[in-house]
Amino acid sequence: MPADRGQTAGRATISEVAAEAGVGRATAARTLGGYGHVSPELRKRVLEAAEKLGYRANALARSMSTGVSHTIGVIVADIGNPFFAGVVRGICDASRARGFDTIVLSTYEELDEEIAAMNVLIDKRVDGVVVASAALSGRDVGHVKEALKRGVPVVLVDRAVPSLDLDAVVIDNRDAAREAVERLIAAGHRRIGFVWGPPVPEPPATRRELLAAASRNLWTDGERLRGYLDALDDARIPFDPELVMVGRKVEERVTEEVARMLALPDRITALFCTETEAVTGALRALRAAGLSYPRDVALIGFDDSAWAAVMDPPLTMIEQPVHELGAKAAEVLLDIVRGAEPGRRIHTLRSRLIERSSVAPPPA
Amino acid sequence: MPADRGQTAGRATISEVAAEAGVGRATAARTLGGYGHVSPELRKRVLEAAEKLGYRANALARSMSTGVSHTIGVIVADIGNPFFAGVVRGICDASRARGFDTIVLSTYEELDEEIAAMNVLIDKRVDGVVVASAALSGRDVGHVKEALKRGVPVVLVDRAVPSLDLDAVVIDNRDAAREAVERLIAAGHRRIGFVWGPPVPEPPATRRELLAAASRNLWTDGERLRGYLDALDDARIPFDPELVMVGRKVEERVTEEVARMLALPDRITALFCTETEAVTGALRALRAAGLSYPRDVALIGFDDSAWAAVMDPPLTMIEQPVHELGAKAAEVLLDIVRGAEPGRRIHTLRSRLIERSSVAPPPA
DNA sequence: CTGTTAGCGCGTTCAG
DNA sequence: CTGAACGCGCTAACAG
Repeated sequence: MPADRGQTAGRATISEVAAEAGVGRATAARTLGGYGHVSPELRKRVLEAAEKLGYRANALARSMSTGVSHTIGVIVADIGNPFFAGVVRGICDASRARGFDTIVLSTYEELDEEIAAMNVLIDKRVDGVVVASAALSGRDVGHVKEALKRGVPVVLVDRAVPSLDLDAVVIDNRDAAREAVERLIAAGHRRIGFVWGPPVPEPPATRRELLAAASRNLWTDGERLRGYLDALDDARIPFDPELVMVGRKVEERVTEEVARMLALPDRITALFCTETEAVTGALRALRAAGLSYPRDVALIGFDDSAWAAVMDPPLTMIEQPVHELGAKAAEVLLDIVRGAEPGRRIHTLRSRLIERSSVAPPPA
Repeated sequence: MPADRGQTAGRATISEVAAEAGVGRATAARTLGGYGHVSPELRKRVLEAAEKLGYRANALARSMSTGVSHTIGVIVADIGNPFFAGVVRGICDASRARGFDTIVLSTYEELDEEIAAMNVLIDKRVDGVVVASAALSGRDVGHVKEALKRGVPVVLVDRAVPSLDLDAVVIDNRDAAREAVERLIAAGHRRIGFVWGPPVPEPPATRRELLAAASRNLWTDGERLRGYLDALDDARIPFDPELVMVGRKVEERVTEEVARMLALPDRITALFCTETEAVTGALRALRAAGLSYPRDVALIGFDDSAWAAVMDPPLTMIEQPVHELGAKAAEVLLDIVRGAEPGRRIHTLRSRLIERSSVAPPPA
């Protein structure tokens, strides 16, 4: 009794095809695998047999002998986040164009999850991984080094990791932030709120403390904060710790913090929001306070979307090349997979400040 | 000379661990694989050896012998689309909770891509797949039947496929649409535009033609259109083919069509938008026409988001349980993977009409 | 050009 | 309780 293990139905193997065609396994394998040479005659017979049996190669078995899986892994914070969804789409498109499939894992900014995700990918023998890592310090990158040690190339996307000498595809967050804040300053603002800062419980008293807190968190956030400070410095505007948000990065928290900044004796007249949720949260706070933009407060945010353009007035936003970010990362990775030397350099893509109508001079 | 095939670095096999521990492969396999019984003594030695060598099981090899990959496949139109991104996140979360990983493929609504995607998943020997299929007619579902025949369970998400007797996790699109349009009618509207219809070149002259066109397209779109017609019928409002959009489903096209409806002698006073892009496109058209909502035209759209809530005025929207849609689909699928009988039934999740301020009576 | 044979790394009988 | 041996499906040397 032929062991009907699992569902053998329709599961033809290469040997069965060979038998059906009356040739050796290798001949069948060669024509079906598309390598080596086979006489047209036998080739035809094999193809017909395969067709008849509904043969489909077992990618697992193939990977076992070749050592390559034609699959790359992707680790991001949250596939449900529009920014990452766009990046992942870029990665998928670019890798599929090169014949690679993608397996995506979300970490929710949890380092433990990131480590677990990396292990899953290593175990599944992916040919490489692109990761938007939450790691920053030298001791947080063990899992990345582990992958590298095991011969799995890694490319960073969205976030560079200073302690890791790897290829990274990012935008110049610091510069983008500086440009946005400069735009606010040029409009006459001096009390500019920075929304979506480091998630520390206590507001840092000094600039040094703030920077220290930032350097313990997401790379992008730190860079954007530096850009904010750069612009302030250039304009000789004193840094005020009360104007930066701290706490959990959720919309509700943003709303609270912006409300606080709005209630200050010397209240903010402009807002720089470094995330989509920071923008919507800020908008909620404005409405609750009965204020409107750009009349009462000017506004610039990160991550443009169709919504930002249809707001009334439309929002001035920083647009990131999301798709390209992912596509480029995949390309760099796949070049390495195909034998290229890792470039170990930072690929910086251009972001763009899209000026619309949410910036005006401060109220008199 | 030990064949340094690829990067053998750090790639310890179970045999090497066994050798290091001085036991047979099987013993090492048993302790490392977590099955069978092993004496505490040997167990300890094996574990130490594994630790020392940095052993990690090869999931591919394991899948080869067990026949299961602990991976499910996901096929959606576009992972970059916020709706699908949310659904996929639900799928990933739920399946990871059960120890399954996910490989996601986008089809961009191209049936060929969907077929190719299914083949990739079959070849990779996933344990099951959840698909938001663009298929509708009986002859479009060959690839799904193929998967089934090969023993790969399939669950539908977001879109049911009438000709397929499978488990499906959806919302009641028809009812949701009807409720929204009823709301508009209750406010006094009779000229209600339907935005995001079937992508036919010519506007269907009759209701029958329209329905026929719809039945050749996305299931969700057809259902929403039926809900729209239901509401019209109940209120004895005659159907006017000029009030439904046709053409490519892109924001620019929406803007054109809405502009057209706005320019009609007996122009629309309300808009029902069945997609996010339909909403933003409609908003653009309104602005261009110098009209505002809800004063000049009332508006209800599908797929709520944080943006819709911060618009001024905030938008009345239909909220879909995106995460739950995905999570439920994954759960149903994994139950089947674990041996449960396919229920072959439609699981309908509740959507919700979130009333905000984009609906008002028509202008006098 | 073709068929035979030996792995890839792991799970799993089957003796010992 | 342990270890040797076989098989999963395929690729890749190696002969013929």
